[in-house]
Amino acid sequence: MSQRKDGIEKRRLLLASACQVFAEKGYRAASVADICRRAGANVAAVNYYFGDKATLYAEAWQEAYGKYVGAELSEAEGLAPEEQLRLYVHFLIRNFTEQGSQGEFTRLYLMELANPTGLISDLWHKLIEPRRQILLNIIKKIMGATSSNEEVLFCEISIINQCRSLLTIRRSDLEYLMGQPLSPALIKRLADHIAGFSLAGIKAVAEKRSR
Amino acid sequence: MSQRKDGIEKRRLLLASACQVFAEKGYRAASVADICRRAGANVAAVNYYFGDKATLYAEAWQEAYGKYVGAELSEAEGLAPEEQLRLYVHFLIRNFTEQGSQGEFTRLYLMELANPTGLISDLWHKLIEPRRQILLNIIKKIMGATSSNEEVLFCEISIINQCRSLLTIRRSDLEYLMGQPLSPALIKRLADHIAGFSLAGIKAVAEKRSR
DNA sequence: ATAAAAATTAAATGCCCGTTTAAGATAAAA
DNA sequence: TTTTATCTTAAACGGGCATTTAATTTTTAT
Repeated sequence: MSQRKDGIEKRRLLLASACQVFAEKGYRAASVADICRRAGANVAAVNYYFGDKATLYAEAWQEAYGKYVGAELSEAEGLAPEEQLRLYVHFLIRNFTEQGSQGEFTRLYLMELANPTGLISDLWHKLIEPRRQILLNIIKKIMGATSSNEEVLFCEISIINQCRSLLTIRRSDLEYLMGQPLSPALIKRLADHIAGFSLAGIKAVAEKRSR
Repeated sequence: MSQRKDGIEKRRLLLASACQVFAEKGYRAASVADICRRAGANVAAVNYYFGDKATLYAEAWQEAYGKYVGAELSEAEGLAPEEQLRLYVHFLIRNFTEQGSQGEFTRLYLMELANPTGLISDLWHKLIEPRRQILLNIIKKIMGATSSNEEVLFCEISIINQCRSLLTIRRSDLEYLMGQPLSPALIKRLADHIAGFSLAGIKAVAEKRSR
């Protein structure tokens, strides 16, 4: 007998719930019971439909990636690389600032960076590497043709890590550091800052070599 | 009757072991059993000497801070702020790159940032805030007198987060990103990069305002 | 309607962990 | 040496968790 109609729906609910919970708490802190509760299912549902928590995690990644519109980035192809960098940073930060399922993939990604599980190393290449190449290419274009590989990688690390932190840090800690509540306007100013700060950083690295 | 001589020694061993394990794994991932094993003690030893894991964690922070020589930073007072920034970044990175107990405090600090426990919020002010002020002052000096508060804070966040990541990321992931094994020389080049990248970032923020 | 597969459920299982307990061993003070 | 407090130890406890089980209910196909 084939899969039942209500079964397909429950599986879908579980996957959506898993995306939410994993994106909010990360793999370890997310509990199977919590995921099931949000999906209105019994604790055994995850194991019935997915086998185990690890497999559900991997499927949640793929699901979140499906909903994730990375196209937005390649749209910017005609622009100057400096402007592309600005858009990239804003895109990263806006993604995990947003509430709905839109930012889930970015949150999953950054959660995995903060507390690696090693469960999605195969997906990593497939999903992350293309996105990574976009940033690397932008950096290369800004730096010029003679940029060394290491210089580009160092700049990538600098940029990614400035953005990463905004997720992994507790909201209250960031508000403490900033001395004010986090408004959307403040987030936007911070994104602008990171873009400008990084652009100058890249150019300085390039100039330092040419001297 | 007063504390026994062997008891004092065992307590000392436990504290040293706790510093190691907490610095390596963070609060959650560190297990009491592991800490006791390294100290050559029974599992009950932590509770006997410290009451519970949370208290041990707080004491480990203070212990690690005691061994931490922050004086190195204030030595640099006569230097140009650009050079002070370079030293600050190198100091941060070298600290948690180093093997022994030297880097433990920095590792504890960054682990807490990555996965906050909220257990040391009182120590936070006492221990972190002075060190934070050093960096803020360096940034202010580089930016000039008319720097806005927000600009300085944004730059602080940019710099701290570039350094933070080197701890929270898995060694193998960083090696994957870099495409080569992490040698001390590479770490040093990366520290140089972050210092130069950030210096340019700060100056760009200052100049953008003055325009 | 009936049979078979699919899905749901509560309860149980087993693991890891921090913590407690209670008895025994050890060192210090008398 | 004897006493007393300090320390050590193995075992047990209890909570949280992922996972399994086995019985029951619900849907689907014949």
